[in-house]
Amino acid sequence: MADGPGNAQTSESLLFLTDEQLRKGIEAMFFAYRGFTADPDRILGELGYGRAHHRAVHFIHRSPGTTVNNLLSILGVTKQSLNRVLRTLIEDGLVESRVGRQDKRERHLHLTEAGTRLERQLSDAQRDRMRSAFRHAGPEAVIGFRTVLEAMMDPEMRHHYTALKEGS
Amino acid sequence: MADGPGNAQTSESLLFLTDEQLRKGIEAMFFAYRGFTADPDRILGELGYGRAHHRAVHFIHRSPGTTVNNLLSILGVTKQSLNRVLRTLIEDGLVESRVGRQDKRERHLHLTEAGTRLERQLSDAQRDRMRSAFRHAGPEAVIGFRTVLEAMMDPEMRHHYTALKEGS
DNA sequence: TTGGAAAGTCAACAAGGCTGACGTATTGTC
DNA sequence: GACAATACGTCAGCCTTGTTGACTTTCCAA
Repeated sequence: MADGPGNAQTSESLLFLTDEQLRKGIEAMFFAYRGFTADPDRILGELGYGRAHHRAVHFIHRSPGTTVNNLLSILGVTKQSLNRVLRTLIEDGLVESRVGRQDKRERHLHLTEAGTRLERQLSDAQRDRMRSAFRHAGPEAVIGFRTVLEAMMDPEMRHHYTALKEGS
Repeated sequence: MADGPGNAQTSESLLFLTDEQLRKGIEAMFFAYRGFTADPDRILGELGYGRAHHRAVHFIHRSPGTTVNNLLSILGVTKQSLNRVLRTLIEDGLVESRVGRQDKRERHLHLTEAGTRLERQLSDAQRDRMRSAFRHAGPEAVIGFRTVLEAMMDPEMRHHYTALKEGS
C-alpha cells in the first residue's frame, strides 16, 4: 500500500491521509484521552470531586486572580454549571473568591493553600504520565504532538491555549 | 528528578520535560479534545443522541459482529450504561443484534444501513477536522502525534488500539 | 437615573456514568 | 444430570455535570 518511499509530495500525502490513517488518529485521541484523565480521576474520586473540579482548579492555578467570566469562556460551560463546582470548592476552602477592586462586580479567583496542594497532587499525577509519554516518544514526537493538537483546536480555544504561550 | 544539567542525554530531556512544557501538553490535550468532539457533538445533538452513541456506533462499525462484552471492554463502561445506549440504537433501527451461532449467549452487533449512514456522517465530520489538522501539521508531526498518544494510553487500551493496527 | 453587564441563585431536567440485585438463556464442567 | 459460570438484559436508585429559564443583587457607565 503506497509504502514505497517513492516520489515527492503526493506520495507523502498518501502516506497519512487515508481514511484508515484518520481512523487511527481518531481512536488514538479516544484511547489516549482516557489515559490522560485516568490518574487524576482516581484521586478526585477518593475526594468526592469530579473532572469539572479539576479543570477549575487547573485554570485558576494557571491564571491566579482570573475572573469567573474568563473561566467560563475557557471552560466553555454555563455559569450555573461552573458555579456549582466553584461553590463546593469555595465551601471546602480550596478556592478563594475575592471581590474585584476596580470592578467590584467581578470575582477574582485564587487557590488557597489547600487548593494549591490539591492542584499539585492532581497535576503531578497527570504530568507523570505525560512526562513518561514524552520521554518515551522523544522530542521530535512531542513537537509533532503539539502541532497536530493545536491544529485540531477551535480558533477560540487555540487563543486560550496560545495566550500564555510565552512559556513555550 | 535528575535535573542536573549533566551529560548529553539529560540535556536533551531538559528541552521538553520542564513543568511548563508538560502543562502545555496537558492543556493541548484538553483544548484539542474539545475540538475533536465538537463537530460530531453538533450532529448528535440534532438527532437526540450523545457521545456515548457515537462511540458505540464507531466501534461497531470498526468491528462488525463484535459482541457486547468486547464492546464493554473497549469502551470501559458498565453493561448497564452501554445497554441504555445500545437499546435506543436498536430501537431506532441503527444497530442490529444477532444471536451468536456457535455461542447463543452472545449477541453480535452490526450496523444497519441507517446506522452506517449515521456513522459515515459522524466520522466524515470528525475526519474532516483531523485531515485538516494532519495536512496542516505535516507527516512528521502526525507520526509524533500518534507516538505520544500511544505512549499515553493505559496498556489495556493500547491493546485495543493496536489490535487492528495491520491497517496502519 | 437608568440601562445593562457581571455575578449569583433557584428550579427543573437530561445524558451518561455508577452500584446492586435479579432473571434468563446457554455453555462448560464435575 | 446437576451445577457453576458466562453473556446478556433489566429494574431501581444514585451521582456528576451539563443544559435552559427566570429572577435578584450589585455595580458601572452613559
